Amino acid sequence: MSTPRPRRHDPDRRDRIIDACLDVIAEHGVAGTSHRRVAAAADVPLGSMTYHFDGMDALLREAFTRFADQVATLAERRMAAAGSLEEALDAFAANIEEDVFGTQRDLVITHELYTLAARRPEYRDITTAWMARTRATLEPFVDSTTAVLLDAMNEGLSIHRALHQHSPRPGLAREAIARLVRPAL
Amino acid sequence: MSTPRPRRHDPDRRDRIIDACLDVIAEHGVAGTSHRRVAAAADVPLGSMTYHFDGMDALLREAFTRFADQVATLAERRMAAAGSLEEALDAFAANIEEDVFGTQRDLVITHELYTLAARRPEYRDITTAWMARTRATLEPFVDSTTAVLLDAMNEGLSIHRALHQHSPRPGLAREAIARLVRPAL
Amino acid sequence: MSTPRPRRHDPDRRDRIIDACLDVIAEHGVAGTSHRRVAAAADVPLGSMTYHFDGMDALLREAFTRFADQVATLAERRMAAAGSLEEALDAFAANIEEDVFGTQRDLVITHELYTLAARRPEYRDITTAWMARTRATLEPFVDSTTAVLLDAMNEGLSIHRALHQHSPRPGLAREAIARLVRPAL
Amino acid sequence: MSTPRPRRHDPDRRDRIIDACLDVIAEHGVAGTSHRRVAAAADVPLGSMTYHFDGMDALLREAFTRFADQVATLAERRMAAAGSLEEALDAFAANIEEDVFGTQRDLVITHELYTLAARRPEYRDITTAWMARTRATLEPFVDSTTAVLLDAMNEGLSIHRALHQHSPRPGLAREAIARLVRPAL
DNA sequence: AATGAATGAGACTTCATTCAT
DNA sequence: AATGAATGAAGTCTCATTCAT
Repeated sequence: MSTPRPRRHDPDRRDRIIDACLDVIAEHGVAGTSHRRVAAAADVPLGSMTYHFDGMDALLREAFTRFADQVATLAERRMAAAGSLEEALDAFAANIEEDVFGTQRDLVITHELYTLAARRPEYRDITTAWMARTRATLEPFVDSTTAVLLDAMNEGLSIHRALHQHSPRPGLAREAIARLVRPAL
Repeated sequence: MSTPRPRRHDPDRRDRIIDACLDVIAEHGVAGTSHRRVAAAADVPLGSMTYHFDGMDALLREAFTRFADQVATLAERRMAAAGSLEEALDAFAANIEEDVFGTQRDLVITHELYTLAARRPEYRDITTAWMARTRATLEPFVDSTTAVLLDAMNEGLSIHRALHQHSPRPGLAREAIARLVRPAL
Repeated sequence: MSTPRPRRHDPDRRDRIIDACLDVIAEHGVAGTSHRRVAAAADVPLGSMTYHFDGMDALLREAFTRFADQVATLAERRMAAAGSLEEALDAFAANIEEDVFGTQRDLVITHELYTLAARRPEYRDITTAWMARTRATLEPFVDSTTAVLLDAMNEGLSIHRALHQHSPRPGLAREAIARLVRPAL
Repeated sequence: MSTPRPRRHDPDRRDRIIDACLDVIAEHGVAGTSHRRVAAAADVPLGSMTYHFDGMDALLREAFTRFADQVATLAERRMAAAGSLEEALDAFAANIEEDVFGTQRDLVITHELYTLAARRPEYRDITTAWMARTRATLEPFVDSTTAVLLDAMNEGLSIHRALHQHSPRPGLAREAIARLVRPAL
């Protein structure tokens, strides 16, 4: 009979599907993310998909929510270690250059989320919350306008990184931050 | 019976398809851009699509190329009118706040392009050329590092605009620009 | 209105499709064998086709494999009954004249297979295996060169039968066989 | 303006199309032979196709007719040089082994024709005439039954050649012919 | 006489979802 | 609770043919 898929009792299958969904998004874009592909990536029967999730949209929401949370958490940890303005700005620069968009995968997923949110307001709670957390990590150290500008620069530089062949010159992020944070005269 | 489509001889049909494609992208995203939808939007028979374009990809390329060119041209015109550093920076701020992402439509299309380019290198020539033109408008006035940072801020602020419910406070772009342009001491 | 197809649970649907495929090949040729036609012939929804088979090619392979197997099995049975050289050669002649290409349908399908295999090597395992089985039925009775020649004559006469208006004169196959089998001097 | 295809006045364009059609048949089979592909292969505008030929069928008929004529003519020339039975049989063997199916291209086209004729009687005049010419080359030397059998063996051996990986052992055709031609006792 | 443009039919395939088991 | 089978809609693309020029 050739072992007919013995699975059964597979907790964290739901989790696995969400992770697989992010992989598929990174590879094929939201456009190319189908139940079939995610099921294959998660090694889960197709019928499982609509059993666990109400539809593609529900799955996308969960996937992007998890992604944003993971990235934001990492950023928070980095920033939490900073004891001074100087250290905070260094940490923020490191975030830009290393963590957040360190991998092409994360960068692609981020853009897929932005694009989805740009067109469909119902996804904006995810991006809004994410950006709020990012700014919150800065607010112990700088005023609110500066925090907004630093976050904008964060986005801007990572777009450049995504869309250029050659990497930006090292230190660019730190330089941008230095200019944006006006020294008290 | 609804006139059985007598058309024939329809010059600039190709052009019309490209414009319709941008409309469809704005409304449904690249994900939702199908031959059918574009054909309907351009009021053209379905068979026309693959007659004029080698496939969806070729059409997307042409559409995004046209879009980027239009937006860049507009920016160039604005900047060309500037006679001093001050005027140039004002114009650049106006670009950010009014033109480029003045409409939700343009903003959505821009993000769709960025997302596509992030995942698929073969679209990056479009974004690279666009950014180069944007930077070139600045370079009569500021050094090259500053130009890069201003362009990054341009992107960053427009992302924020795209992804937030409430508009940013007026003057934010101008403030950001002022901080990034180092005054000659 | 016409009952909206309540089907569901239709085991051996896969089998039915394969049989229908052979019918379609016989009527329209491989050239004219489309998912649509086979689906209609098997009374199965179009979507069923690519659900059960990876594509037209996979379906053709299965269909031709089944066909070759059926024909070869029939030939083997006939030959197995032979107890002497004489009986074996009579049986082989009967094969040529009656069974194998007895019907126009089988003959057409055979040629479609040959043609496909001539152009595309990946189908040659089917024809090679079929011919090997045919020769194997002869080898208890004649040497290997003679077996090859008898098989070739088998093919040659059936081509003639396929491509001529008038049937060949009866007994021609038996005569050919007699000449090819060298009497031990 | 980039030379807008200066053609005009292109005699033997019709001829060129027919030859191109045979090339396309060899590569893609009758199934894959479309106006478009033939037009491309002949470097002729698409509109030219239905201008010169009444449809695919008319073109196929002309192409196969030309092909059969060429092959038959070659065989006739070879046989015409024979002065004795021995020489004639040698020439016939050479035909089988070298000319007729010397190239995979010719072999494939031949099978495409046979298959078409097997299913559609209106093509059988081509095959019937071809075979008649082949037999006619033999009839100065052997009786009519023998001529039929030799021709059948011709077909049979070439099928084997088409459908096997390894070439048949050299001399097989000559051996087959020797057996079929009964020595006058 | 010749052809580029046009188009509706139909090819294969992928899909989200439903449902009997 | 879980899933393999099923299916109609819609996707992209190719095609033979028509027709205005």
